[in-house]
Amino acid sequence: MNYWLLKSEPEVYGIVDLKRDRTTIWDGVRNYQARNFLRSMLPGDLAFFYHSNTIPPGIAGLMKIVESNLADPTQFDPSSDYYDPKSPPDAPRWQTVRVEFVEEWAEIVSLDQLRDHFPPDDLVIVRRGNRLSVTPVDPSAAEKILDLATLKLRPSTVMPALPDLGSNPQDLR
DNA sequence: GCCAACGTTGGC
DNA sequence: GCCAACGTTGGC
Repeated sequence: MNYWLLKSEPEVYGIVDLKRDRTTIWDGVRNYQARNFLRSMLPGDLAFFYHSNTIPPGIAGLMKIVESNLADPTQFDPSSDYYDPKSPPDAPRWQTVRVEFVEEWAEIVSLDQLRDHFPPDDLVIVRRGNRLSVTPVDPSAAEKILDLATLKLRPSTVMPALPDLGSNPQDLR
């Protein structure tokens, strides 16, 4: 089982939309490196749903790959933004996967937070200049991200008890 | 809106 | 195959 990270702009299609739809085809990827990662996905793999071009950018939840090696239907649709007239119908150029909603996190695990926990070598998304919309996440990094999400889901279990500083805010100085 | 960091295109 | 020009992505 492998872990991945898939980017989308929530204004276009976000975790809320996937939650509503339960499942969707991850269409529109038109970058060969990203496509090659899509081609290597297998049913059962897990993918982090990353929200880009929003404040704050970060991971919003988790999804599962349920079908792989699908021809992206938008490449043959002349009315689609992703129409590719050069893609031969008998040898489609663009493959993708069907994903299924797993969970929406109570809070985004932000890009800032990811930078705090991972050096650039350990997580592609925090690398400077990274634009790939589909990237692999190695298992140890994935486990750590899931831990961060779990902390966010259950803050009461990890928040240390605060010392009683009194009710007057001026006492805090 | 800016702009760095790409990826793609096409003339040569 | 080179590379300048152009287009896109996405954080800030």
